Formats: sequence, structure tokens, C-alpha cells
Amino acid sequence: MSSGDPETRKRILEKTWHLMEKRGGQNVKISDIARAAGISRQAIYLHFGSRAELLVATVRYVDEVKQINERLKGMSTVANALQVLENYVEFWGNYIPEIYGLAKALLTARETDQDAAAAWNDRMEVVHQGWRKVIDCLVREGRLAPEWDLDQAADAAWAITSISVWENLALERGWSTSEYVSRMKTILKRMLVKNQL
Amino acid sequence: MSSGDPETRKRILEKTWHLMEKRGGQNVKISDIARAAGISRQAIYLHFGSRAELLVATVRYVDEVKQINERLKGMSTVANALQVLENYVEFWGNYIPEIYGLAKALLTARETDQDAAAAWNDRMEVVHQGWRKVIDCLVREGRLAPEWDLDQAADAAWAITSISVWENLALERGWSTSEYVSRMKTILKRMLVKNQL
DNA sequence: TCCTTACTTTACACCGTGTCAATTGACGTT
DNA sequence: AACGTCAATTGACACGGTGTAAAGTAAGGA
Repeated sequence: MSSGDPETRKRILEKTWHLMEKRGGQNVKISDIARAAGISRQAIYLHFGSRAELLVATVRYVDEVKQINERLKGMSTVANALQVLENYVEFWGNYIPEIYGLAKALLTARETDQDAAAAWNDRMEVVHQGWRKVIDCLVREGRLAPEWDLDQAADAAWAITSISVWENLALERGWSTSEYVSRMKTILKRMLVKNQL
Repeated sequence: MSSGDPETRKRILEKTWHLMEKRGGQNVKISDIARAAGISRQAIYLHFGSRAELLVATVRYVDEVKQINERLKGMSTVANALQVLENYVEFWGNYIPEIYGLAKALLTARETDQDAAAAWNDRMEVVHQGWRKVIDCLVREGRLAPEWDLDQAADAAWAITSISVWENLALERGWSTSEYVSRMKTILKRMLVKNQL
């Protein structure tokens, strides 16, 4: 599964990414990717064992380029909790459109492929952990609304900021990125923060 | 597309529904449905022109049995707005698990089929309209939080109560139906209602 | 010269959807 | 009793997309 020129491998990953982005993660066949990369369809299989494997590798590649893990894990939790929350929404809301196509493809692959499912869950867990940290700030400042505990609030915030909700609002209802971000801030602050009138 | 015994047709619809429910809308082949209905695979095509058509017909059938349209449109808006909101969440939160499998299948079919997409949008529009009515009650009582206007609030409430969010919370995070309902009430009240402290 | 590496070409198997044609068996009609 | 019709059956096949297998080729290094 890993013979073949590393440069070609990289070209495949880049074209996969590009095509997924362009077509919103749908109608991207292996042969399309091969054509875009200027190689034969079979050559793809010299580098990746299956469609799902290619997808997962592309996610890792994009991740590496965009440093999403580092940015999420290294997110500052020193400021006041409200600011941390706003920063998180700001970051995530601007990030979603960049990765939507690929995420969508992975989401679809997950239905049938076990590795794709694992890769997806892995990504989602990181975002969920991010929310836990944000809400922990609120807890430490005593500003989490009394209806919530840490775990439930993290689940809820994570689900509400999920990609499918973004899809509904941005693609179906026409919310722009800045509208999404500012309204999501409103939702989450009202929902989570004590004395938010 | 509509020759064939109406009783057989009904049996197909019922088995489709049943299988979709049982398998969460995934891995349900036409041949599975045929086997369950005790007929040949080809006989399905005597009644329905395609998989998507069968799916859409099943949705209509379930709709008819469950009277979802009537229940949504006839929902009482006489009580105080907060009660209307709670009733809506209560109804919808209990309804989702009943239709999840079928909804999931329709959601998948929508990616490739135009009719399935239309059927889905149609269902979603009804739910969105429901939210508009709920929020209109809040507006009339002057209790909608000042950050919102009617349309944006309806979009947001609709997206937050979407099936994919339920999927995340109920199936991934293990929220029970009653937990989902009560926490969703909390979210929506805090998010939308003025002076909700 | 020979071997290896990376890729090509051609061909085919598999799966699920959808199509087609010939056949059967149970009914009503006249 | 012969006829037609309707609903379903059987069996075969095409298509699209994924994945496998095998033989061939062109370039570079020992």
C-alpha cells in the first residue's frame, strides 16, 4: 500500500483535497482524482489500498498543512471565559468552510468503512475536547448556567456547532460565515453563561 | 410504475418502513425489502420505479399513518409562548426516534436523487414553519430575546433541533430521549427567551 | 548488461440498481 | 370450456464504481 513515488503520493493527496473542496465532497470518483493528478486510476492503488484509506490520508495531510490539532489544543485559556468561548466559535466557524468538502466525503465514507468512521470520530473527539476546555473556563469563573454540568454542556455545544448544523444554516438557509459566527456566539453565550440576561 | 396489487404495495411500504427502522436506514437493499415482503425483487419495480421513489412513497405512507402534518400544523398556539415552545420540543423530540431510520435513508438518497431531495426539503420546511409559529408566539408576548429576529431565530431553532444533532447526542453521546427533550428545552429557552436569567 | 522502481494498459470480478422478455397461475367473461 | 387479463415469477443482462491481477514499458543505477 505504500510503494510508489512520495511526490506522486503528495500530488494525489493535493488533488483529492482540491476536488473534494470543489465538489463539496460529492461525485468525486477515484478516476477523477487520477485524471486530475495526471496518472492512471490503478496508480492510485499503488499508494492507497482503498477509497477510504485515501480519504483518511487526505484528512491527515490537510490536518498537517492547516495545523488544526495544534491550533485547537494550543488554544489560549488564559483570558476571561467569555472571550475564550468567542474565540473558539470564531476559529471553528471560519474553519468549517475550508474543510467542508473533505468532511462531507469522510462522513459519507464512514457509513460503510470502519477506518473512515474511526478517523471521523477521532476528529470529532478533538473538537469535543475543545468544548470541554472552553466550558471548564466558564466553570472556573463560576459563570456556567446552573442548568448545566460540564459534560452535558460540552456535548450540547459540540453538537450545536457540528458541521451538519453549519450545513443547514450556511447552505440551506444562506447564512454567511460572519452571520454564522456572530449568531453562534449569541446562541452559545445565552445558552451557557449565567447572568447573560 | 403503478400497476400491481394495492395490498402488495402496502406490504412493501410496511416492510420498507420496518427494515429502515430496524437498521437505522443503512444497508437496506431492494432485495432485502422484497424478501421481507415475500415477493421477488423485480416485483418491487412493478410498484415503484426506483429506490428513491419507494423511499418517498414510504415517507408519505408513514406520514399518513402518523399524521405528522396534522399534528404539526394543528399545534396549539393558544397557551403562553413558553408552554408552546416546550410542547413543540416535547413532540418533536419524541417523534425523531420513531422516524430516524427512514429519515436517514432519505437523507442519503437525497445526495443522488432529485425527488428524494424534494421530499426531504418538503418535510424540513414543515418543521421550520412549526418553529416560525412557536417563535411568533414569543414575539407576540414580547418575550423573544432582543438579539433575535423571527427568521433568524426560526432558522437557528430549526437547525439545532435537526435530526443530525439528535443523532450526535442520542447515538454518539448516549443521551436518552427524555434527556434530549429536557436539555433541548433548556437550550431553546435560554437561547430565545428574554429574562430567562 | 541486468535489475529495480514507478507507472501503464488491459482485463476482469463484485455489488447493487435498474431493464427486458418469456412464463405461470389465478381470476373473471362470454 | 376457451379466452383474456392481471400480478407476479424466473432468468438474463447492462451499467457504474470499486477493487484485483498480470503483463508490459521507460528511466536510472550497480
